[in-house]
Amino acid sequence: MNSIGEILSGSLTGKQAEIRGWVYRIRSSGSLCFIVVRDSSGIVQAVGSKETLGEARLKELANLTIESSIALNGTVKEDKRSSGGYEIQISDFKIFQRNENYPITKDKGEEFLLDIRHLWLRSREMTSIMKIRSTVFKAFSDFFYNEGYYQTQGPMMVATATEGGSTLFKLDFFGEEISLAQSSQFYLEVMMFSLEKVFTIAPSFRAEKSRTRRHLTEYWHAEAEAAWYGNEDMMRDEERMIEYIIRQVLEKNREDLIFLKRDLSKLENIRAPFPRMRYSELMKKAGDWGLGLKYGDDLGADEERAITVHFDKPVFVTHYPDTLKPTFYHREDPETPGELLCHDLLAPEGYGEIIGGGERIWNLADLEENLKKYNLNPEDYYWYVDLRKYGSVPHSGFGLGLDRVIWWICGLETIRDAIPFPRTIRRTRP
RNA sequence: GCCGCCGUAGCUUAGUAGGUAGAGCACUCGGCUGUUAACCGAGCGGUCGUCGGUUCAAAUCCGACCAGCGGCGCCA
Repeated sequence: MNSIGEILSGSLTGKQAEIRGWVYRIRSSGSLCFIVVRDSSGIVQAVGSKETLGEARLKELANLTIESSIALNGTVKEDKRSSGGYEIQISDFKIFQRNENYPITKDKGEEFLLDIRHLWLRSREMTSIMKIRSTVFKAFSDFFYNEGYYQTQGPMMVATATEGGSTLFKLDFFGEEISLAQSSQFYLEVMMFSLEKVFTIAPSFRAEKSRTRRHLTEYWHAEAEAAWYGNEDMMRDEERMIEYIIRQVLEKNREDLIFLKRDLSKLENIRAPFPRMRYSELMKKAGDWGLGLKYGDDLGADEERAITVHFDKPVFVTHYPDTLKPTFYHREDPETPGELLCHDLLAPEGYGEIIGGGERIWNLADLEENLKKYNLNPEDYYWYVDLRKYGSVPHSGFGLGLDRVIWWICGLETIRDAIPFPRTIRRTRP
């Protein structure tokens, strides 16, 4: 058995080959039948003739329909008339299943494709995206392994909220009300005390009723936490990680990016270091950039887009005022009180926020004060508070939306196409 | 949570002075010796999202509901 990729590489030219796959296109004309076959490695045209197969067998072949599953035997030839440059002269074939009526035709709407996502995933477009997704997941892990991080896992069923309570998915846990994880951050902070540098790739669940092309209800969250790291140290690992992921995709998925009509030059440009802008600095430039913003205003989606057009690579926005990040674990910058040692990373071309991170409060008194400030019950966070009681150390971390990275790298319209089975506010199937 | 948009055959859609729904693709049958999401001919396929109202008559006008898509907010 051979792969279509082998045929397209030229290594089987003139030889016998057997391929197994699915009918991508089929055309027939009396005594000839052209079948374009796909497998996971590519597509190739095969031709059957009455001369070699006989009338009955040719008719059987010509009678096949889109996405029927088959095995083909034949001689590989170079042929300019075939779109991929190669062609199989069919000498024998086996039909595994002939489809009566495949639902997807050349006319298809967005909603319909989401309803039959389980079949649409077979398309060349989705196949290319899923190959890139595979590379992105591996590259993220490889980068952190190479930097001396350990991979670990937190629970997905939790009793402690990381973000605000309003975005929690409630769950009945044998009578106790708990929820699905919004982040693995607190558990990474625990593991950090033994492993020092840790990362995880896990789903996060947010019950935000977001109706935008950049939100998923269930998304893949790549998070890391590192002991002895300040805000700037963390950003240095992050920018090199982003560069590494993009290099890997450019190297391994060039054909896929081209098929997706991605402008490769936009990705070739992405090299660390990335520019850093303090929030206060950004507010000074806001006037020049036509943003009607003053200190204390949050950056909305429109503002993010307006900022990223001034850069050809991702940009860090740091030192947000504490009023804009109402979470209890961010550490204040002692040099600029009221501003946090935190950062967001905004992807270019209008894709916007892909990372949120920063330095965590590691002093017990500061943490207890903040829990009070945000009306949180310290007992609910007893284990998180304990981390500040016993051998606490300075540390930083971040969370990256892997689906958002894939959305950006592939240059997609909507983040839904960056994940095989998107969960949005109104979609739970397939 | 706020705002906007859409729903006609399996799919993509046409269809208002309100008068019993038309096409392309898919599928089935036939034709074609080099096709590139081929072409030619025939056939199959619709309670016009649901419920109610106005009317002699509703895909079309009105109301409610259901389903989905998008923008903001929030975030990754």
